[in-house]
Amino acid sequence: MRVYNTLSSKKEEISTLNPHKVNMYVCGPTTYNYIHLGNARPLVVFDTVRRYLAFRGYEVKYVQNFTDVDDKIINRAREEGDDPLLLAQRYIEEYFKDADALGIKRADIHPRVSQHIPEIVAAIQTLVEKGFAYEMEGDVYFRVRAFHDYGKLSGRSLEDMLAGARVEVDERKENAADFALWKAARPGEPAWKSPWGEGRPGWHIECSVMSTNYLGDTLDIHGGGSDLIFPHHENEIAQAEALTGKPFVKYWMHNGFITVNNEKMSKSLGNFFILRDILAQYPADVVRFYLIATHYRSPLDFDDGKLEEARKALGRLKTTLLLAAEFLNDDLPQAAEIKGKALDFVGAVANYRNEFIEAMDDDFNTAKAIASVFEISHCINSYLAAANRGDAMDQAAVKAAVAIYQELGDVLGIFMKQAKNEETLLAGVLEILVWLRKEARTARNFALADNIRDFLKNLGISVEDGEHGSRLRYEESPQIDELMVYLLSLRQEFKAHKDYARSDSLRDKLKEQGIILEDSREGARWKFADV
RNA sequence: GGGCGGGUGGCGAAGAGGCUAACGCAGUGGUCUGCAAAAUCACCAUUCACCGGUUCAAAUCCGGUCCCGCCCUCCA
Repeated sequence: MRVYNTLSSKKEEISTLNPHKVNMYVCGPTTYNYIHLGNARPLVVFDTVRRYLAFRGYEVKYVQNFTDVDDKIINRAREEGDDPLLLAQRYIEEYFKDADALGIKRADIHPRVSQHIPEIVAAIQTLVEKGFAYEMEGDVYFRVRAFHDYGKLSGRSLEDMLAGARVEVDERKENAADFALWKAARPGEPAWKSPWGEGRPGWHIECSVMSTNYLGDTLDIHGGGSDLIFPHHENEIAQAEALTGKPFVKYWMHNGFITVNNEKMSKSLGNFFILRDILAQYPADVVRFYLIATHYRSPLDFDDGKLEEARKALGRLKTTLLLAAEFLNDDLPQAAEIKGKALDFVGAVANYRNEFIEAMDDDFNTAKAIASVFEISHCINSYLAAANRGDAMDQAAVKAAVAIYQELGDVLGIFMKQAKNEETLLAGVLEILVWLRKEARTARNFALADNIRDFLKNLGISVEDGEHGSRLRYEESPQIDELMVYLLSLRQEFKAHKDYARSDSLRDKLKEQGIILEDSREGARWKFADV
């Protein structure tokens, strides 16, 4: 496996400290509001990296921090008249809602700055003792000049930085590039006791301390957005290596940015899209698909059309799952041996699986890996078109192929089950049944009307006909699948009697409710419109 | 100004010296179908920002030019 290492600016063969394990640290959010799509990219990217490493047999230890002590949190809290730590806590909870919805596996540890103050203070003290830091009126600064490798990650020298300095330099600092490790408390801010008086940690020190605290002096992989390379990650290296004297990180991974109209999506530009607003419109796996259809280091431009395209593309992949599920019949015996055409088919699928692995092994090339998934989708679709549902060998072959297909889709996290909106869909389907019954009664087709009522009664749903239409009463929610099976059997009846007007209007009604019908030889299958 | 990365069909996006320049979206034609959808088969870049160079061979390497993004300030 190879990974692009920002530190060396090239792809390197991955060789972890322990051959079977990977230690991974990813910079998490500063929790002062909801996360936006740009924040979601590293989440999905590194979640995919993690899944893939696990797929390749690594035991992954994953740590992601929360910055819950920070200027922006304090400012926000002040605006809202809230306590900074409580506000941060609230947005951590909101963060988890979003991340869970996106199918992001929780980190093994989610450390917070506020819970690691003693360790941070101790680290700063050591840095002062070693001559890497100095105190100044209650502030403590890192002495950049004392750390000779400073700039090795971002590829710039101290001179470069000073040449381009856009910030007003604090005259008290020994060097303009020195950065704060500890900030003296100002009134009304959260503060902790320290040898330099009351104060709070600077932004960079938390990551150095918490990552090494949980993962050891040297991490295998450290990830984050590419805007963190300088100064954040550069400073992390300086702090950690000054502390331990050992290399801090073996492989630095940085994801590219999401842009809107070719401008970085950011809070300061105001051109950001809140993740949960997007998730209200598009299923999570569509969002994941969109985010990994481009290589993680490339910039990714966002507009509505992109998600729409992702939805269509992913819908194609999921149709294969649907077609296969319809074909597979667990009641039939399976052939012990797969040979001939069936063997060629399974072989082709296995071959694309290898291509998938090759692509992912090469710096997590998800875009290329997805191409292999599409190839498998094609293989399965075409095989299905000619396969015989009663053939034991066909059954076995399709089952084997689908297992591979599902496995790869799961590694990418793009085959999520859609549990959401079940309630709405259910209500919609019931409404259609009521409508159908009303039509039948108007046409004096009482056989059909009664049939519908009896069916509903069997499910524990009573129909009450009143002046203004019919009402349904039920204690327990019926299974939407049962309703659909019944509805489709009615439609088959209509079609058998060449009553296309009615079968088509039924199809249209379902479409309005977000359920799409596709007729096939065996009957009709249904799927949700949003994927 | 300094550092980093990039410009590939109508659109998105892989490819990083030599196979027909993947894959997806959109589009066109055929099969299937009562219709639609889905699926399927076929077609859809002689050319990879531009100009030079290296090489038997360049989208891929080198030099130059023009554009674009990111970082140098909090940001994923």
